[in-house]
Amino acid sequence: MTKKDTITILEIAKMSGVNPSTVSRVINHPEMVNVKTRERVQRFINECNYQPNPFARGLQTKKSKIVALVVPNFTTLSFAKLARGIQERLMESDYSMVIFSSHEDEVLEKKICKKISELHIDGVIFASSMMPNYDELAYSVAKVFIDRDGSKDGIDTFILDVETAFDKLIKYLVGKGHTKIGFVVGGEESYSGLKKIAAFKKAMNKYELTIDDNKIVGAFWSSKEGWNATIKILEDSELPTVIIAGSDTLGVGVLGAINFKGFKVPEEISVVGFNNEPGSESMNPPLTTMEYDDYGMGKEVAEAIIRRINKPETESITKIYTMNIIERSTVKGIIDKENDI
Amino acid sequence: MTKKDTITILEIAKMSGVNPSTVSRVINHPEMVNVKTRERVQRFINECNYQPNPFARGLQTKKSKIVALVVPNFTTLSFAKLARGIQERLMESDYSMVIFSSHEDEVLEKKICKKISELHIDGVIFASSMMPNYDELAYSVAKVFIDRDGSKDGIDTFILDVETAFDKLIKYLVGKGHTKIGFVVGGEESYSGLKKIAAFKKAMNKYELTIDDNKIVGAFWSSKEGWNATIKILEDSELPTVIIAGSDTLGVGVLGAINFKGFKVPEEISVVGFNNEPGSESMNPPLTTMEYDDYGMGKEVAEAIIRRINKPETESITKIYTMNIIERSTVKGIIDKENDI
DNA sequence: GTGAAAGCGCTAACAG
DNA sequence: CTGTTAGCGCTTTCAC
Repeated sequence: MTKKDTITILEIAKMSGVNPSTVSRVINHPEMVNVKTRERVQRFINECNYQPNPFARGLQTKKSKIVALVVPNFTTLSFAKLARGIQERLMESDYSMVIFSSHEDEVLEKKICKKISELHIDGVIFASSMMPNYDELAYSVAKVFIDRDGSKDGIDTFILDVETAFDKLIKYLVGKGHTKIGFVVGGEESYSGLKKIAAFKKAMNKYELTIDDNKIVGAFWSSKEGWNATIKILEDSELPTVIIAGSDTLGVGVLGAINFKGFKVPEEISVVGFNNEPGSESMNPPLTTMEYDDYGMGKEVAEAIIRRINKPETESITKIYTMNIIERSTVKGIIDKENDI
Repeated sequence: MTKKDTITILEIAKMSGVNPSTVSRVINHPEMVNVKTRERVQRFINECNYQPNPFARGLQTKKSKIVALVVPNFTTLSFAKLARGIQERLMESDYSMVIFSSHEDEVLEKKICKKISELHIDGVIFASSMMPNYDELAYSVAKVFIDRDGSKDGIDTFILDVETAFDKLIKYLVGKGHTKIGFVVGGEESYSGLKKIAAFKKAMNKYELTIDDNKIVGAFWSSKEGWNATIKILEDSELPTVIIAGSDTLGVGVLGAINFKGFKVPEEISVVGFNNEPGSESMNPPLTTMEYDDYGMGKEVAEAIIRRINKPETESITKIYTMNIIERSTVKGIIDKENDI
């Protein structure tokens, strides 16, 4: 509430009896200035709560100290902890994080990319589940991809090891006696959906399970779509003994639809989610899911974007995160009737 | 990907054979310039895909054309459609929206407010469920409150008519034969939680129901807290016939906990949520909830902040939104045994 | 180690 | 209706 609306570097300079350039130095290159003057100037800066005007500064430095996080929507909880990790790390280095949601709309995503360029944002973190669409981005913007491979374009990428995740998961389910496995996941429009389908199939083959294409149905990441997809699976001639949801958000609808159709989870049909999103531990029933260190990933992603902003020419890195099963209450072993006799 | 990184107003001016100020005019005050020159200049602007440098512009105008939305966290879905409405309306007027999450952390919220001032953001929309905490905000920033009353401070406010909402809801439940009503809601730290508790009690009194304080339990807006609060209610000596959740996110945990304790929804215990958040239609079972026009509210909130940015001295407005019951599958009538004979 | 001066790209008086 | 001019507040050579 302090009425310091328009205190400039000039005023600080006058107060301290130095030239504006000296004030600028104590802010940006403190090591260049004499300890005594530095401290005096700093005191005035603190007292007046002086903050450099970002416009003037940006005009000069061409940097905004802002990084953008682009997510597909605000209704997918998987980004919550990730975003928190990013924001915390960014703040440490005095960057601001802004979030844009593309609302799963290509046109909007384009507009956002354009805005990001116009705004002279220093870096962009793409956590979009959509196909890439960043032509409108000035190429000088630092970029980092989450859950999408940009390594061939020299872009730092952070991805989940879904192959191993599905290997673990299918192995786990097989161990529980499951063989008829349904899969509800983002469809063709979605890079990460496609990747998961491939990983799913690979694991199914490895464990010699038959892949039933009727049991793999697309759902564009909302709970409602998860519901609809599940209904389709349940209306097929043969019922799965377990349904995997590509995300916990999807899992909400899977759980709901199974119940709606009169089946019990996990007694009749088991369910597994993905991402360990907030709330999945409290679902009806608590959802067994695949988790990873989303918060930690956030920190590292932020680290990466800062590095790239400052050293654009560094060789790009790729970091892979493993996923682990969190057992809760939606998977039950199947009693093998053959052995029951 | 166009390599237009540094095209300035000067270059456009030269191309068009006019003075930079004329170019500036066609951008900012087109009506002031001759149709012919305007069109010629505009053509060059389009061709070169020229965008004014926001730093230079901001330095001059003291406006960033950015408005911030501050939410308590990224894990509450109630803001999803609201945010979308805001973003859409804002874009129409060429504003960018940035989102900050306070992560329900006071210190962080303070930092965010400070950043917002430093960044010279034009307007801030507070959709925070926390107690107000915006001392760090330069007072010249335009502000709008959602779900919190700022009218006494001359701040535009958009609030939900929870009084009428609870009146409707309790009446509805009473009509279904419910009298023992539990309530899970954000506690003392939360302005909107307090407001809901007051409205709840008022309605309970009106319909001559006894308020049992053991059945009103605080939960800080996460599903998990909703779960814990519900467990408390269910372990009380007397069971409620219905539990109201202050938000659908809380409702997830309410549903989960009731099931966990071995009760059936809605046969044994009914549940009602609040806000009609994305996914609540697909829960297990689909959650009966109180909805309002969140998307429409978003549009109007954006409208308001734009108005206030441009005319800071306008008298402040207060807009109240009504809530309505969406009947789904979590409320069941009670068979009154007295009349059953 | 510090001051002087130029200029980042734009907008807004002020003339004409 | 359009050009000229003077900054907005800061950083950064370049001298000293």
